[in-house]
Amino acid sequence: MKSPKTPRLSSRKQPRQARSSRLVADILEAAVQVLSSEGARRFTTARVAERAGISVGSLYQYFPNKEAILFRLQADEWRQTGALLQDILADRTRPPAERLRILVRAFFRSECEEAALRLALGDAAPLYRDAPESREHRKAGVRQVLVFMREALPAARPAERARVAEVMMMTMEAVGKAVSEEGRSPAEVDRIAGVTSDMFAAYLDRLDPA
Amino acid sequence: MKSPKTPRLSSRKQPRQARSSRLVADILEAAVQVLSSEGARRFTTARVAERAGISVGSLYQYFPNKEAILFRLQADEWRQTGALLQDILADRTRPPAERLRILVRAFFRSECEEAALRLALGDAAPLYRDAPESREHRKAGVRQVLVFMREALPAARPAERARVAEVMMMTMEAVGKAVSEEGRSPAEVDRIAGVTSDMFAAYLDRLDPA
Amino acid sequence: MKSPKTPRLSSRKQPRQARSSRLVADILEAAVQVLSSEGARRFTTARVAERAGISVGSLYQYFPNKEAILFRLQADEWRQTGALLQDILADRTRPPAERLRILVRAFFRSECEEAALRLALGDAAPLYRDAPESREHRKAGVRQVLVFMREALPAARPAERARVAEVMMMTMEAVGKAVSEEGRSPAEVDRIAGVTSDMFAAYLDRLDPA
Amino acid sequence: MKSPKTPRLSSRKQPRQARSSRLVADILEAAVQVLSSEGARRFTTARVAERAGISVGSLYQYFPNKEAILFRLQADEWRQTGALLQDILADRTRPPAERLRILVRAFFRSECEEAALRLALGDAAPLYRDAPESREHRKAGVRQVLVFMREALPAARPAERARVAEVMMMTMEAVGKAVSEEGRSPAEVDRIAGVTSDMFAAYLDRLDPA
DNA sequence: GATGAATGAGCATTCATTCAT
DNA sequence: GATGAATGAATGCTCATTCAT
Repeated sequence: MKSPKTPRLSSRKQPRQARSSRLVADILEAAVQVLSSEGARRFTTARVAERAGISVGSLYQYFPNKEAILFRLQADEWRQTGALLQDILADRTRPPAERLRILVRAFFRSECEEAALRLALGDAAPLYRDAPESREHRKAGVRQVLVFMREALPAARPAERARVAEVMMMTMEAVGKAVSEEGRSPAEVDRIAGVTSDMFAAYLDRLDPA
Repeated sequence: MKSPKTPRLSSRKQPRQARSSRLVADILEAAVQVLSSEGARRFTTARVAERAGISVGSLYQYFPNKEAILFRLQADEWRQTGALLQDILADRTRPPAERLRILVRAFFRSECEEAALRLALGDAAPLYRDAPESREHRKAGVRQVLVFMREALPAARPAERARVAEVMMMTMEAVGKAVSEEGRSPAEVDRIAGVTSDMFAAYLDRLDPA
Repeated sequence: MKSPKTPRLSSRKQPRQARSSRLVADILEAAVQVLSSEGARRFTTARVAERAGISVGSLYQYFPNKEAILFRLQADEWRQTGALLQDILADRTRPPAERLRILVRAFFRSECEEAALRLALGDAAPLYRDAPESREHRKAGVRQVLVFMREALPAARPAERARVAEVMMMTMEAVGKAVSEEGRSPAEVDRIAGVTSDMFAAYLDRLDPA
Repeated sequence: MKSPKTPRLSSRKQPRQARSSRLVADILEAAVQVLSSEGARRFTTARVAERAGISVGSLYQYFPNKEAILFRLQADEWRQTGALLQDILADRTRPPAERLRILVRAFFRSECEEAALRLALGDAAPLYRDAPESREHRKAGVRQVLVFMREALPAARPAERARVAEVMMMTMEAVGKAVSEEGRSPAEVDRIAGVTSDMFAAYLDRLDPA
């Protein structure tokens, strides 16, 4: 495939001043609204600027292009999800399997919140996916799980642990996304989360029977 | 989100004559090339027609709109995958766990073939996703696995079997897609397939310890 | 305005054989249906041919172009209206004023039949209006009224009679068309026809007080 | 007939600044030229923009769609005609019959000015006819004549006055249009206007013999 | 005679981005 | 710094007519 120009995604200026960061927040808020209410296809800079109550020109002072806005939205979401993972995985008061169960359920529920937004953000993925920053965020997630894995599979070889961590992350993300896209009832979602974490638990038990 | 109009996706005319079906094949072939080489964003009817060596008007004699071409591509792929699943899952000469292992590996490998095409087709999904025909294809896949599950989990309750089948299908599809998108080496792909099927096996064993 | 090419409107071949004239009738019937059900904008040769159960190629054997079909429809209507006028105006058993009253009402009612068709035919007028045949049909109508006028205004000068005949024809046609486009109830239509013929009667009386 | 979507016809933005309203005027001027010189069929947004010396994009900043331009042209014309009617009908220094005579002649003459434009605008009517704004303009015209009718037919019942006003308006508009389309000489036009107003006068006299 | 596949110019409309004010 | 008017290429789709079979 012809490699499309990979656009700059980082902000054109650092919003050091309160005014600036407020403006950025307004734009992102507006972007979320436009994305949720109009869908990825109708997500245009003009509409975002209008919803944010500023001019297109001003919008372009804080984001170098449309992709950058979407990327920022996604990055923020990754950050939130990362914090969620962190809090649950690091809670040593519970056994690993229980943390996993809690984690999957929390993750699925969070995926199902604002499903329209997430769907539209996914539809827009081609626009920001190729950015180098994207891969970075991915890896950070896997690193977190790896730390947890050292606890859950103390006896496994590191390479194996890495692969297991990766597959579990992928599974959780992918099934979570699929479930959220199908608009299921909360009860259904929880039940599928249950099946998924049972599967994880069974696998971990087999790998480390201790 | 405003619901976009759901377009007709079925063929405008039945390609009864050899000439017609040849033309349809040409168009689909051209579509694959355009999609693979230019990406979803530059996938236009004009480009497809040009690549196929026909006029736009002719293209529209065989497909009612752009979405229909994409849908047809996806449907063909589903059909192929369905056949793959069927062949492997129905092979009673092997124990269920082994079939599962073979299945996951075959599926992952097939996903990695023509990764660019699949990626672009995924990017274009918003255009055909909402079509009623899409859901139908989904269900067919789950039905196949359900039949297999009766063998693999003879003692389980139907509702549980259904949920397990669903999660496993979702996992396989989603992890397969993620893997194909990352452009990994064949060896890596096989290793991840191994982890995934191990996970499935561990889970099935736990559910049906016999 | 750039004078658009004035297309040939007469039939490409004389339908001497029964088969031919049957085909022409089928096409015209199909044209009426397409025009009524789809409107002028969607009136295409392909649709007419399909509705008539023949191929576009065959259609073009009997009509040189799309305009010719529309023109023929209009011509047929003019012929019918002409016959209507003739029958009523020539009925010497009734006094002129009464004939006029009957005429206007009959004309308005006929205009309101198949209002959708007439509206669409009017919308398509730009396509056939410039044909020389069109003017000819117009004049024929005026001639009919002129004959009647000799009875109704025996004392008037010919030039004046001609002008009166013309204005009355125009008025009847134009008001009839306006009324039919507004989709009024039959009672309303009759009442407006009454006003119109009263107006005519008052004028004729003044011109020829005898 | 399938009802076509009725598009928004009001301006996309209020031309508050002089620059804006100048641009709108330029566009309308260009539209008149395109309509007059090329006809309704070749009236395209691209041509209008080119004639106006701006880009299509700019045109769409001032008009939401093609129909809106046509509607605006028609509305301006209605406004002018309305003012004409108003000035003449309200002139109490002259007896009703004379006002009517002056009115019809003025109206016919104005219809014959820019006949090409009016013809093309009429041809394009299907594009803006169904807009709700259109009916409103119609009613306004009838209201004006009604006021005049109270003077001309003081003794008539309101319902009858309404019907008479309506038929007279329709007649004047329709005959005026027919006359302008036929490209007659000014003398001919005046003569037909004379016949028409004579007819009106005869009718009013009969209705109110006082 | 009949067919209907093929053509390709033409159209209305959108949108990311710039830059003069 | 902020504005928002201007750009114009790009897109999906239609349709009258022809002509090889």
